[in-house]
Amino acid sequence: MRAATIENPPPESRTVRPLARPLNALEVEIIDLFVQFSHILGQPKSVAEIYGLLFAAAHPLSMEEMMERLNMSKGSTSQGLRFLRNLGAVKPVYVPGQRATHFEAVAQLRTLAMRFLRDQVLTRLDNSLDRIDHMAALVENLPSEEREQVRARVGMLQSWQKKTRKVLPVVMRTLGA
Amino acid sequence: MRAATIENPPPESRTVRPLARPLNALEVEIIDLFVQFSHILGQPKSVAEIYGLLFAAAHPLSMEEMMERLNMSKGSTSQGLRFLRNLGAVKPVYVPGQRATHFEAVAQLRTLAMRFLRDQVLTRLDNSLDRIDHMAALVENLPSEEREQVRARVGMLQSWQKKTRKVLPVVMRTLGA
DNA sequence: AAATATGTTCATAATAACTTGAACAATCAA
DNA sequence: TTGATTGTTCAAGTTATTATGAACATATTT
Repeated sequence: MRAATIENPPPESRTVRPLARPLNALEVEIIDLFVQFSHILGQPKSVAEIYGLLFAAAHPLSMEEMMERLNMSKGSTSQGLRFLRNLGAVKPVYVPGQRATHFEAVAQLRTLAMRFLRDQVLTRLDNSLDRIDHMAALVENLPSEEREQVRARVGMLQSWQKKTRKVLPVVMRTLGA
Repeated sequence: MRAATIENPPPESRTVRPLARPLNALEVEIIDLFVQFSHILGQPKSVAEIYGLLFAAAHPLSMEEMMERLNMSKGSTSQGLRFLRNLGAVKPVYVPGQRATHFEAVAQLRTLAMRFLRDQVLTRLDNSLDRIDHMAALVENLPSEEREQVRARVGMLQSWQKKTRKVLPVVMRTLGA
């Protein structure tokens, strides 16, 4: 190998975008942990990768840096960032002299849990009270030999609904301490 | 149309399995509610359909009845029942004079939530403590200008871990009342 | 034993979810 | 204004998950 190759790189290499620093061992660990969480929470891996990278970062990152370091497409990165921004898990930060918006992780468990539950759980549950009331009405049409049994079951749904409503505040209190 | 067709059905129709009673309006409502839950919990629709049908039923049902009434394949029904049995959401019931095992829903919110969290959440989280400890060690290898920032983040993960551990008992207490 | 009924397993098919990349805006710099 | 940069959207491709049905095993009845 000639020294010139190192001291005078060929012209075309000057135009090539500088390679992003590969992930270090700690970044890999942290990202991997969030990816594990993402499975439990039913979220796409790409979202977890972005959040993990920002969580492990000492400085805000631009979308392009994330794309390169995670080896992720523009589309996924953009959509993942939107999701995280809407959730409040990530916030835009102005970095002087840099045109692109940079982002940093918002690491507040209580807030994240709250918004996640609201967006992903409660919104899909909001009509269930009406639905259960409707069921209670339908029970009356049943043949008499089934009616009592099923009425009891619908009653359980109502009780489940009440108990579940009590859970959220308690969880928030526990996480917020 | 000749009356004979009605009064004397052709021989082959005698061997056809009697059509299962179609789902009534209330059953459809209840099943649909559980299917909605299944999305939130990340479980297959077939599992929710089976549980919903049993929840709405005044009597235990055999696997074959479920297949017919839900119009579901044998494989899905068998696997869905196994999942529900392992979860404790369904229990086998002996019905005199009937060869096939029948099942009924176990409608205890506290128990169901407990086992679901244990099987689907806690088992996937059990190594996270060790992983975070490992991260704390890796932090020391970082360049000094990043070290403090990232150390703080790893510290947050440890704190999240502790808070999350406190949540489960509190949830159980709230649901069990 | 033979025929029937019950239930499990698993390769394949069908479906749903995620990711990609190219086309398109919008913004900024020269 | 032109060219470069930044960012969004969405159709199409890829991957992961679920459902199906046939083959098999086991138990029950005749």
